[in-house]
Parts: sequence; structure tokens; C-alpha cells
Amino acid sequence: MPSTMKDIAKRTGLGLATISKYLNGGSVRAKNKKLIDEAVKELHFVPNEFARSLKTSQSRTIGVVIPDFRNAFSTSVIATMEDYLRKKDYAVIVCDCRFDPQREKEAVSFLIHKRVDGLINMPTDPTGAHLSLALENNTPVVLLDRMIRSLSGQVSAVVIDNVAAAEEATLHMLDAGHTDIGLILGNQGIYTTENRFWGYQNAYQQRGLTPREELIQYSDYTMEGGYAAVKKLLSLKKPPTAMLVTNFDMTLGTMIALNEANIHVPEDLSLITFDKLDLFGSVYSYLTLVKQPQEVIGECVAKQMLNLLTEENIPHQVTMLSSEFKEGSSVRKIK
Amino acid sequence: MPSTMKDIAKRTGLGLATISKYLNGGSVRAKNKKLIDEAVKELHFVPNEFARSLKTSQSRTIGVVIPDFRNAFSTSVIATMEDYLRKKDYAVIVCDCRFDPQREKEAVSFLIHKRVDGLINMPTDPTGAHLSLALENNTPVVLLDRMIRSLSGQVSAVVIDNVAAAEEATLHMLDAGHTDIGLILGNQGIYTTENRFWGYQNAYQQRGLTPREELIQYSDYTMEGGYAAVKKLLSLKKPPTAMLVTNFDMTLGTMIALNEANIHVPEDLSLITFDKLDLFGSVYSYLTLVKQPQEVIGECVAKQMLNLLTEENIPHQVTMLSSEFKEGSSVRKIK
DNA sequence: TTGAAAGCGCTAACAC
DNA sequence: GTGTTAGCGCTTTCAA
Repeated sequence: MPSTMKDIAKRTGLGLATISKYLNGGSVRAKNKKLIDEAVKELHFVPNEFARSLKTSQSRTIGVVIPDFRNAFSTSVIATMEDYLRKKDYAVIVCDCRFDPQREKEAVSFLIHKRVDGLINMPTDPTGAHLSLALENNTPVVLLDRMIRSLSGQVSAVVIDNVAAAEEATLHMLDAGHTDIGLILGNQGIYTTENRFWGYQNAYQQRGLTPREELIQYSDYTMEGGYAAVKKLLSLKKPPTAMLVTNFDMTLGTMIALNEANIHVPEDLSLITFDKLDLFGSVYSYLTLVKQPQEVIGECVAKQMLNLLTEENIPHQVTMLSSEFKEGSSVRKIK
Repeated sequence: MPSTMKDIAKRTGLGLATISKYLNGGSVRAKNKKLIDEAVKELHFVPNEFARSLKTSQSRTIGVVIPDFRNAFSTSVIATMEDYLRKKDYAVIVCDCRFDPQREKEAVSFLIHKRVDGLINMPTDPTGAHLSLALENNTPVVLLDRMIRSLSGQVSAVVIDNVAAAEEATLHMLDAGHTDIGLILGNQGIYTTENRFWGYQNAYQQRGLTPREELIQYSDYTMEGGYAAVKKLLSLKKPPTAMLVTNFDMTLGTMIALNEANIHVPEDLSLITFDKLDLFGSVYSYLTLVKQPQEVIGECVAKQMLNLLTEENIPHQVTMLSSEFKEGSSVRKIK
């Protein structure tokens, strides 16, 4: 069984308070410093987090609730976040709610009962109802990727400027002469979906055009969903000459569907995608794309959480990051 | 601030012990049962996990250390595991060590200091040195996907029969007339890599053949790595007529490489892959593949951990699950 | 079945 | 700078 501060006290002849103070960064006589350090080493002393937590009411643990573990964007952001928080000695408990609002609410409840210090959430339920327990409980919440407007002022959020991102991409294709641009979106009602849709609409409007309704495909941000949406677009009587695919997983599905249909980019079809990930650096390097800064997002979320946790009176804020438009050669100029 | 058992005691006039006992499943008089239930509801009482943990020395938290968050196999297994454990009221802290043994060791240390009740690990360091702290500490360890032989008897493990899986797949291609079968493996030295390699060798041996050395490509289980390995195989003076790709991420890379090279399956090349995932059901449905039961693995790991945690004297064991060989139409009979 | 009381290991207020 | 001490909120003897 592990040793306690009492053991250290006995061994060094010092009082508990002195030891506790030193271990928490207080100053003690050099002589005692040495004494304690030695004892800690010899006894393999490790402070008992349970006792510390009981006393301070802090778990040094952050809860994270995401829609799905099997999504490249989420895991990429989480990887950075976890890294950052662990360096600050915070543990991260991740719960996956499988896109189910009911499960999402349960996950929040579970985490609050586990007494996490803060909650990071990529929300599935766009109403934010699942967060009420956290809010009542004064547990700080930072939303990830998706803002919930009705919770403005009560939670922080880190998002990208989705309207601008989709608008720029769409304009780029319109200006290359494409007027039939297929749009593959995520689930309807979701923050990013709506904003990317508006960006697309804005672009058309700016050029005095209107997109045909059938070009707009709502899907579900999965590889398989992307695959199906592309199939649908290709089967239209008048299929699009260009496509905007709004996340990475759906992009993979897209590439497979195009491959199967023997359609070449950009000769047969122009393409702009979202979210190319670093783990895929050398492949599809010709794609024109909207690059979301996952690493920056992850770090930004982690930092905001730490601020809320450690500083006094930090106001809640929505941080809007820009995505980067990276031109490749997957858009062909026509006419 | 949340209410405590003391508040309940005051409100009901009962003693702390009675309340504690009832809340932990003990029996009390029906009258008092009601009284307590009411008070719990009205006061929104939730037991303080910190105090409970301090008293019981259990965190009801399991630590998980994996090589990488961005890997379809790991996240798929974790999703199932997390689900199962959360149902049993265990939280899961996942740490990603980025394939780095040093980081892996730090992660283990972090989790032990957080006093997790058990450790689940898909090991990066094949020597198992990173686990010494957990073992000294008597924290039960369940290995995932990869056994560490030197730790036999000290840890449990859930793996699949990789030799059989690779052997069956290779025999299938040999018997279809292919003698030049490219093999795309993970990192050298890794349990699954070695076993899959042996399975491939066994198959050749059984047919009285020997594979050319250049056909065996060690890669890294990433999409990009798979892409590069395929490119290499295709550039051989005498390229293979068939390939065995030993995980899902590398399979994606493979499909992209083949697509770029305009190589069709199975007309130009026969192919067997590992790990098709459910999230990808309708795509590549023609692939002949080795299906690893991620869900079963995840549940099996979780169950073994719970057994170790709650039963007396459970011996450590290695559970070897079978993979399923699913014949599609991606292998062409030749000669 | 119930309640009083001890104590898990730490932190922090207070007095020295 | 240091030591004494009183809890944090629970579980668990033990006696009633």
C-alpha cells in the first residue's frame, strides 16, 4: 500500500503542514526541502488524489462529450486537446453519444456525477437541453465546433467561420465557370451544416445566381453518407459539374464513389473538400480544400477551459477561427 | 453547493450509517426507505465520489492507453468498451501516446497517479517496460490487440488469432493461382505484425513455396503508410499479382494508390484486406477480407477488466478470438 | 435495523 | 517557517 504524508512526516520529523505546503509549491528551509525530497523518493510517495479532491472539490478532470469516436475531425481535435490538458495534469474522460441526444444527456449527467471540473462538448442536441445539469451545477462548458445560440453568455465556444469558408469555396467554383455545384452537407439542423449552407447560398446570391435545389444533399458527416450522397448527385438527370464536400469523412466516401464511377478530378468533375488531415499529407495533394485548423481548435478549447477554471471572472466567449483556403488543382476552369 | 448525506440525515432524522447502507443497496425499514428517497429527490443529493473514493480507494475509473487516436481499429474498439464500462458506472480516461514508447510510459504513470482502478493498453513498447509501474502497484492490466509474452501471467490480453487469419487469407490467394502475393504489414516488432507475417510464411510453406522478399513491405498501419507501400510494390520490376493488406487504414491508402495507378480489382490485381468496418458497410462490398470482431474485442476487454476488478482471485488470461474470413470477389483465379 | 464514532489522506486556518 | 488541528463527505466497524 502506498505511503502517505504522515509517513513522510514521521520520517523527516516535520509537520504535515510543512510538507503539504512544500509539495504545493510553498517555500521551506533548504534543509527541510532536501529532507522531504529524499523521503518522497525513498517511500515512493505519491499524493492521494482522492483526498486532495475531497478537500479542494476539484477533480482535475475534464469531461468531453462528442457525437462519435469514429470521426476524423473529432479525434483529431481531441488528440490535441488531451495532450495539452494532460501536460497541465488534467485527465480527460471522453464519452461518445453515437449521435443520440438522449445518450448525450446521460453522458453529461454521468460526467457531472463524476464531478469533472469542466465540460467540453461537440453538441449533438442543437437545443442544448442536455447541458442544463452542467449549467445548474456551475460547471464551465466549452462547446466545440458548434455554437448553441440560445446558450450565448452561459457557455464558451470555439468554432470556425463556416459561412466564410463555404462562401469562398463556392465563389471559387462559380468564378471558374461552374453554375451547377453539388453541395454535400452534414445533418440538417446542425450548426456547421447550416452555416456552410448559408455560405454556399451567399456565394450564389453574390453572383446573381440561384442553385438548383436537388444539388443540395444533406448527409451525415460519415464516409458512407458521403458515398451515398455523391451517388445521388451523379444520378441526377443533370448532374453537377463541381462539388463541395463539407468534411473529411464524406470526402473519403466521395473519392470512392468517384473512383467506382470512373470519374476523374478535375477532368470530369471539379471538387473542393473540407478538412484534409495531416495523416494524409501526400495523398490527394492536388485537392483544392478548406483546411480547418484542428490543432489550433483543440488547443484553443483547452486553453479557454483552463482559463475558466483557474482565472477569476473570465467571461464566456465565442472564439471564431478562420479556416484556410488552399488552392490545388481539383477545380477546372470551364467556358 | 451540493447537499451531503448529513443534510439527508438532518431532514429525515436518521443516522448517517442507515442512509449510507440504504444507498449502497442495504435494507432498511420501508418507512425510512421512503423518507430517504424523498429527501434525496428534494435535495438533489448526489453522493460525493471523492469522499467515496477516499474511503474505498476505488476511483471507478479505467485508464486506456493507445498508440493513436486517429486509427479506425482503436477508436472502434474503444467506442464499444467505453459504452460497456460506462453502463457499469466506470469512467474511461483515454491517453494517446502517438506511437512513442516514452510518452506511453508517461501516460501509464499519469493514470496510475490518477489512481485508475485498472489499465487497458494497446501497447506501443513491445517490451512492456512501460507497464512496470502499474504492475508494482497491483493495478490490473488488460492488453488489447497485442500480447507481450514476457508479461505472461501478470497481465490479461484479448487478441485475435493473427497467424490463422493471415494464413487463411494467403492460402486463399495461393490456391487461386497467385504465387507473387504482396504483403503489407504494420511496424516491425509489433505483435500483430509478426503474427500476420508468420501466417503468410506458413501458407507459402504449406504449399511448398517461398515468397520473394521484396514482396513483404513493413509499413505503419496508417492510411498514408499503406499508400506508400502499395506504390512501392507496384514499382517492382516484377510486381505482385495479389496483395494482402493487414489493416483498415492501410486499406484505404491502398485503394487510393490503386485508383491513381488505374489498377482495377480483381482484373488487374487480387486483394484481401483486414478490418472492414461497419461504418463502411455498402462500399467496397466486393472485397474479400479478414473481419476482426471489434465489438466483441471491446466487450471482451471490458468484461475481463470488470472481472479482475470485482471477483476474487481471477487469474490472468489471454483470450484469443477468431477473425472471420469473408469471401468477396476481389480475388481472381488465374492459370 | 439503527446510530455514534472513527478515520480514509489531504489542505488550510491559525497560532507559534 | 513551522506545527497543531479541524474538517472535506463518505463507509464501516461496533454496540445498542
